[in-house]
Amino acid sequence: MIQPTKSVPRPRRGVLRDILIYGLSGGVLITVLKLIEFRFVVVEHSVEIYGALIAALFAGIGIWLGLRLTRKHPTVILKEVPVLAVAGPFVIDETRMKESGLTPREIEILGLIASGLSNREIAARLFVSENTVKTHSSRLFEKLGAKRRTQAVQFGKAAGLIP
Amino acid sequence: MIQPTKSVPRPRRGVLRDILIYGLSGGVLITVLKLIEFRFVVVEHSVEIYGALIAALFAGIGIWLGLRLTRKHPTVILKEVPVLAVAGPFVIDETRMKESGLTPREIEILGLIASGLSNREIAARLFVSENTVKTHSSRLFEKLGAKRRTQAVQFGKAAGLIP
DNA sequence: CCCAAAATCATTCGAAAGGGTGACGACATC
DNA sequence: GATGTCGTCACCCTTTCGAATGATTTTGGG
Repeated sequence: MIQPTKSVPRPRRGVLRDILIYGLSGGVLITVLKLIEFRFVVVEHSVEIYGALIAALFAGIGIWLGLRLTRKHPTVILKEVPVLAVAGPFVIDETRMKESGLTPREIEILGLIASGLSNREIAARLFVSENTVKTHSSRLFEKLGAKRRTQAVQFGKAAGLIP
Repeated sequence: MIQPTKSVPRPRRGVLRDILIYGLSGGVLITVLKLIEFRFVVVEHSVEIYGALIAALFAGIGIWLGLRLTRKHPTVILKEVPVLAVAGPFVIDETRMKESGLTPREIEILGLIASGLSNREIAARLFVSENTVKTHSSRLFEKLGAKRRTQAVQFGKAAGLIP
């Protein structure tokens, strides 16, 4: 649900002015370059060359300016209220479990991974060897299509497998 | 700057590399434009015109790119008001942010970690080096008292720092 | 303009994670 | 009995993390 955020008009500081100045300076630069080229050497291919130069220069300036502009107005102030009241009991749905293709043990380990435990700690808690934990985690990663445990956690949450 | 960098000649800031790539693409674009112009119409003054065009285009692209690179900043701050809300927009509370002692960048990285990205992927996404990501993550782990990234994610969620 | 905070990057090294493979026993099913 | 699944464990190997440290550069505020 999209909150009816009272979007306060963003205090855009002289962004427009900046852009304007930017554009103008661009024109001036072009002109200058043109002149220079004109009274210096007139090579057939120079067009490409100085075109590329302009492009490169503007590339740099553009990026820099972009960075600057965004960095200027770091934080926008909005008023909203998200109070999470979704403290449901962590009950696993059997259907989800089946759909995911994960075994109970794997889900259990996924939960422990999500709670921030290392493989070693999980092994200690479940009274099994670390290798076993690794095997389970590998398999559940494969089933979830995750490459990392953090990813597995995300997928698991998305699938409703873990609170 | 006496760094005897081994592998990469100039592994400076990723941004520079981007600018470089950007510039090169500019050159290509120029050439293309030149060709097009060549087979279309050959006007004397077209040089300035399409130069200005290029400049404008790159200005736009540059700004856009810059904005894109640091899109992080559109972070929003909100106030506490009891209303039941589900998964609204990922908005960060400034008070929480301050209490946590994490910098915006650190929170950003925490979010990316939570979304299951590896350090390398985060580095690529933020256009910084992997080392930088590691530094940030180390610091945020320290601040959160986490020993692992999964733990940091858990703490971050608990603290309301990440969605 | 100066300064502190923040962001950036490198280097090294040990620990943890993850992939791959093979194996074994318990259990259920066909 | 054959088959299949699950849980368990081991070994090897590569990749990734994370800690510790030092350094430089932006940047924002006074």
